[in-house]
Amino acid sequence: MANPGFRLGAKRANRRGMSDIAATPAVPVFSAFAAHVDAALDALVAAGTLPAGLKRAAVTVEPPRDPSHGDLATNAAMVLAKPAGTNPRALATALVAELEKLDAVTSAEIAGPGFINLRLAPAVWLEELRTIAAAGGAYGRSNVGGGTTVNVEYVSANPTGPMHMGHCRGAVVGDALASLLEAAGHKVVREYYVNDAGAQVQVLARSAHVRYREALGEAVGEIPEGLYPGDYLVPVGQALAAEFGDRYATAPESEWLALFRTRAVAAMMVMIKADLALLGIHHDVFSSEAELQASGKVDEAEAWLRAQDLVYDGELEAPKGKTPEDWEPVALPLFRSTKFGDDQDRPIKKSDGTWTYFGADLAYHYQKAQGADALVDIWGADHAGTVKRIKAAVAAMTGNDGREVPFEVKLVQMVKLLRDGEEVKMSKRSGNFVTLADTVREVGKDVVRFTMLTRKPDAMMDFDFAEVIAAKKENPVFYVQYAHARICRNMKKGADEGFAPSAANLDLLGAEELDLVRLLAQFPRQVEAAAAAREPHRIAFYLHDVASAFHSYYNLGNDRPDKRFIVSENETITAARLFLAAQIGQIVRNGLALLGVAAVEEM
RNA sequence: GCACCCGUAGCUCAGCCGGAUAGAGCACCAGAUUCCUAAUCUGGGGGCCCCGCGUUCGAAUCGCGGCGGGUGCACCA
Repeated sequence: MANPGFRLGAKRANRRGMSDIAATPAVPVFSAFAAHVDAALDALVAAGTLPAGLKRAAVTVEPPRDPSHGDLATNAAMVLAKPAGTNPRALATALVAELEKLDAVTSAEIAGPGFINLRLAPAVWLEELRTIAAAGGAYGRSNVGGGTTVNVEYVSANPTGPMHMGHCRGAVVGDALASLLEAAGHKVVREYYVNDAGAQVQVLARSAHVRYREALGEAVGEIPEGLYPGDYLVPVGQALAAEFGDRYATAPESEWLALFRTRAVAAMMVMIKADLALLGIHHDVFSSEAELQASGKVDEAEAWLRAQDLVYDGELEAPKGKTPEDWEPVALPLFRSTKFGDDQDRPIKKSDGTWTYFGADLAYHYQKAQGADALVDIWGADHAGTVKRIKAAVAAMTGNDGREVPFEVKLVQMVKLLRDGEEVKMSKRSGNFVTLADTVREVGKDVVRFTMLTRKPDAMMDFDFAEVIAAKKENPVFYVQYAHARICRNMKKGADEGFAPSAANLDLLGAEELDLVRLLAQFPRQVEAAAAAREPHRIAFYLHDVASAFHSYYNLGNDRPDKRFIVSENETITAARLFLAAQIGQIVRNGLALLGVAAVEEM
């Protein structure tokens, strides 16, 4: 049996990519030069200077760290010298001769251990500026993703209460990553897995029942230990009372539990969606764990895995390292995750016969794999311990039909909340937690989102309210937004004085302006690299660099009026500068859009 | 005990599929505003990239072993 028998009939994604869509007229300069270096190497092969068939994966074409080295640098000679049986310098000399043939190259020099530094004609950069203008909001988008579908599952918070700050980072990172993947030419499904089937939502139903009786006038007193005490269930109880009267006030649990659970979960999801909307987050698909189970898909998964001898009835091992006092071996259906590198086999059912979270999750991931070419899950680092088993499950269940579905789990590390330097401890049980909604209201959506994206996901983060609010001026989000606002202000002022941006005389732009263009031209490769690494924070750092370069340039005008964007007595230079300003604004706007942060026009 | 993540300037962090002299913000010091919004800019000091060994033309980056911090470790999700 080649395939699991429970496929869902989701259509296989179109893998043809976007080749039938007209190519963008101009290729961003960096990818164009990667192609040029490639062609130059081909020429050396044709001339017999270089053996054929060498792998070029390690060859890079990128801007050197030190701008004084030139516009572009390639390590091709160093990387290929050894496999070619020659030395870097000889190879570099030959390569330089090839590259110098290009009109766009004004100089090609060998430097250091064998780098080749290229300087490009100003016209190349000015052309890139026109490319930005022509592409507008599409500049930076590419089709490296080839139109393949990536399913990004993020947030997936339990539907037992409002979103709190423990969910925030994963929500923002997941959302920004989804946007980034879209920009890189993937179709993206933004998905939320609703855990509406386990013990937690039964607790929710019981908690709602207490509030229901309270709404009917009963004095319920303290919410019993083990139930959710939060006030947010009060309106749920009222709605239940309004809908059902006192029909279930004294009825046995079996009569109302499932019903109340359904109602309460629905109410929680309304609340959660509203919370997410405050952050600008909207999912495409909400998958219900309860529906998945009811559909029989999980049973089918188990049956298939048993047929492969990947699920067996076995005895649960004691956890490694520390054996609990009351440890008792239990016979359970176990998935052979050890076969895929996990520490021990994992139960897919509990002793009462219901599915474990993992048991259902395994079938859920198979379901997702049916509708996507790749899967990405964004999880909090507190779930790191379960990564191996789910990766094992996906490895076991996909690829049997020859169609590999890459699956990555991106962990976002914990966020420590601080208020005036004191750590804010959150406890679900006591109902004491910092909600997402309150935080967004307090510090603003843009600050929350940008702040969550100013660290790589692997690093822990402190979120200090005092710092975020009081130190407004230092917050990088304002720095970037201010750059955009300044540009808008300038464009408007220019228009008021009768100037219009124009590409007609871009050759009037000087060295300082070209430096800015070089930085802008990096945007497409930044987007590609960030998408490939699944690291949206890189865009935030890049935007900070762009803003910084812009502010520096802007301030040149303090001492040198001839360097201002608007030079009243010189219409042609003003038109060219405003054209530049407009493209800087475009890049900032495009970048902020990926992060879901507003590009404000005034501050 | 085991697994995963982190360790870079006084503080908070970028850089890490090997590349040229290791960067930014904050803080500190000295400056810039009759002038496009100073929510900005310019300059300065500040570093055994946790330690050791290895891989190689080259290591903050890769491998191994330590040390320190975080997170998790039965039928919770």
